[in-house]
Amino acid sequence: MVKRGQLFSLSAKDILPRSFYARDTQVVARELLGHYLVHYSPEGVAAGKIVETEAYLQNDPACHAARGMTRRNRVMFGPPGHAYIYFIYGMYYCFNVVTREEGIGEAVLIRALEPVAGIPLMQARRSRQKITELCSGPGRLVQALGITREQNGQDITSGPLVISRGEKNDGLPVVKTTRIGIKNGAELPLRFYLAGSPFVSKK
DNA sequence: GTCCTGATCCTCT
DNA sequence: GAGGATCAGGACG
Repeated sequence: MVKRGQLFSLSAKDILPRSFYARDTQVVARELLGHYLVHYSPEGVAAGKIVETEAYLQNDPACHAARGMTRRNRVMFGPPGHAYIYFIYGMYYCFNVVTREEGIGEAVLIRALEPVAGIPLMQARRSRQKITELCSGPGRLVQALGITREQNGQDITSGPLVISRGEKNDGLPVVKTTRIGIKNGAELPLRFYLAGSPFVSKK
C-alpha cells in the first residue's frame, strides 16, 4: 500500500511487463486504473496513481493513427509498452502508452493521476498548491511529472519513466463513458475512470 | 507554401 | 461560461 508522500522506490518485479500492454487496448485502458505512473528525473521522483484513461483504436476517427503511419504517430505502430507523447494546442503535451503488437497503431491516453510522491516537486512545476489541480488533466500530469517530448518513444518497462503495479485493482468501481475534447468518434464509450475519485479531470 | 484544426489549460467575468 | 494563448501536423494546391 502506497501512501501519499511516501518515498517511491521500485524493484523490477513491480514494473508492469511488456505483455501487459500487448493486449486489447480497451482492456489495457481499463486495467491501468489503480497502477502508478512513476518518473525519476534529476530533480527527484514524482509518481501518481492512474485514475482516468482513454483508449484510442486504429479504426477510430479520433485516433492519430486512423489514417496510417506518419512521422508524428509512428511510435504508436511500434512495439507495446512505449511512450507516445505529442504536442497539442500549441502549448501542452499529452502522454500515451502504446498497446497491441507491433504494426498496430493503438494507444491509451493517461488523463489523470492521484499524486502520491514528489508532491512538492509537482507543486513547483505546476505553480499550483491544491493537490487536485496537480494531475487532473492530460496536459497537467505531463507538466507535474516533468515529462518532455524527449521521452517520446521511450520504453516504459524500464528506465526513468515506468508504470508500476498498484494495489489489486479488483473491486474498484470503474466508470466507462465517452471521451473528452474530441469531435470525431465522440460517441464511443472509450474513457475509463475510478468512480468517486476527486482527481479525475472531469465527471 | 498556405491554411486550418486540434486527445488543453488558464484567466477572467 | 467564454475566449485567448500558441504551434505542429496534415490537407490541399
